Amino acid sequence: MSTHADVPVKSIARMAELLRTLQLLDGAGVSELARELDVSKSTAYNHLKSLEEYGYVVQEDDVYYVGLGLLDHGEYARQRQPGYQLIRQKVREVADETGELCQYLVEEHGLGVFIVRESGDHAVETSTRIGNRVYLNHVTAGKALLAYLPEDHVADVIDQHGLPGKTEHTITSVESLQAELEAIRERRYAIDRDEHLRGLYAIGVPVRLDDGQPIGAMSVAGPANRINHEQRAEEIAQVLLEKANEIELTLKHSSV
Amino acid sequence: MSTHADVPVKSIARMAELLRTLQLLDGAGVSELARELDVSKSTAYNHLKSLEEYGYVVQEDDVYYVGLGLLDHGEYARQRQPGYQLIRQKVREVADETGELCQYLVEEHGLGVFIVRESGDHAVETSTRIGNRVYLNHVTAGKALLAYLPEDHVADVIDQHGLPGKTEHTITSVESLQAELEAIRERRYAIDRDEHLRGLYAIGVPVRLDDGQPIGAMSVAGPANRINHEQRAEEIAQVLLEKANEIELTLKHSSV
DNA sequence: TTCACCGTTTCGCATTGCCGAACGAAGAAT
DNA sequence: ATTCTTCGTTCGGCAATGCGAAACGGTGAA
Repeated sequence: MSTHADVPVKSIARMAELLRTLQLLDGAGVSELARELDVSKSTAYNHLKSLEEYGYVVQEDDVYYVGLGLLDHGEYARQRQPGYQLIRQKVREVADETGELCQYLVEEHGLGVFIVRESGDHAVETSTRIGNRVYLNHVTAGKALLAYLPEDHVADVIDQHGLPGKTEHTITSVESLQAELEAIRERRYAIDRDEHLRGLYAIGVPVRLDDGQPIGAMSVAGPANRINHEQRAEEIAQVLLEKANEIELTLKHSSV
Repeated sequence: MSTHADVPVKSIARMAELLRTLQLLDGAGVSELARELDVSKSTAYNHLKSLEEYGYVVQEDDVYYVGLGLLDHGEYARQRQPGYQLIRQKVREVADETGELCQYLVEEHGLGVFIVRESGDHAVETSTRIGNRVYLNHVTAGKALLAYLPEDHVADVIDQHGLPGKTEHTITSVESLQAELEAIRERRYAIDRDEHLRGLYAIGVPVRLDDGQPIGAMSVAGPANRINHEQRAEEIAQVLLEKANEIELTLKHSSV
């Protein structure tokens, strides 16, 4: 999330920064980009032209944008996730049955990445998008995942990224996280109110392999005023637990 | 599609080749990758470690894979396409109504890229995946697109990529392409049998803006034995034309 | 007409990323 | 048990590479 430069091949760092900035600016010209990245115009120009060759960026009227060339790699990475097709289907079912937004998140590099996202009939719009990286302690699915990860793995995640705050409700201390995770394990699902975003209510469950190791987490998010009573939350949790269980059983019996 | 190296920043070329190869091999170790790319082990190692920092690759037990870091950029590029959300919805509707596979394709760099793909109840499985780049003359949607592109644009595409063959039915000469495109314009949709893949029948229609310029094309594919009579093909074509028209009208009235 | 800013090109210099060699570890073959 | 191979990793020297600065033509605003 920050600017790293201590990697062996600095051109890759520059390129990654360039893509990130180009996406952030939602398109930019050579000069604007050079200014933003604090490099010379010719450098930015050369990079852009090289990236263009591979479809990583596209040029439209002197403005460059992130291109579709990366979509192929991204989709490949997504489909590589265990149980992807099945999970996609189940997330769709949850979205249909609850009418809310359902997402599936996996961990990579100690961060959460949403790889599936399906909207129900009256689903809320959130700022998250497929591929977005989030801190695991910021989202409900992330906590559902953490709750079932081995202790040392959780410690690794905290070492790498800490427990950054987001809203006043975000858990930022190790002790309260431990307590929260314990509560999730007891309840068998994670539940959040306002933690990720004000007025948003979310419920998350892990998806685990035979050996108990979680491979991801599925969550439903909706407006707090719609999921405001115990019973509705419990209903949704049951749907999630059921679908997660179906995924787990299918994964157990097929090697996919 | 081939190995280019005459770009200003060669590290980007190397990196792109690396990602492509890593994806092709479906994961590889340092040595294997170095051998494949014909570079030294240390070079491959340095690149992998740098790419790992940005989540572009991930390491699992001494094997590296393309990572989810690229998914974010890919999704961004996808959503940037005009009318994306609407098109996604309409493609879903076509898949539901026909029961077949429906896809949406856009052009980038003179190649086609499938950016939406939805399966109906009894849809065929094809080798294409979201993000895959295809030659426009290889797929039905590509020809539907070409048929409505300005002449000079079509000429550009042919200049860049030629008209590579794929099966014995693939159109590879400029004259027959011209005739085909003319036929598509008259018929108002493109239709293919066995051209992309044996036993596959496909129908494609363009999606055009006010000014007539196509922004993409939508296609339905199914087994030839199911779409074997005139009437069924015509039915599907009508669904496609209707949905495409709905997209066009909505795009006209909203600036999205 | 002037000025400012754009994308593009060229060029010389210092950085950078390359290769080859060597290391310890792990597994297979003997 | 031990040799041999192959793995990932580390290091250092050298040449290629990618960098910034400056200049060019074009375009639009002042």
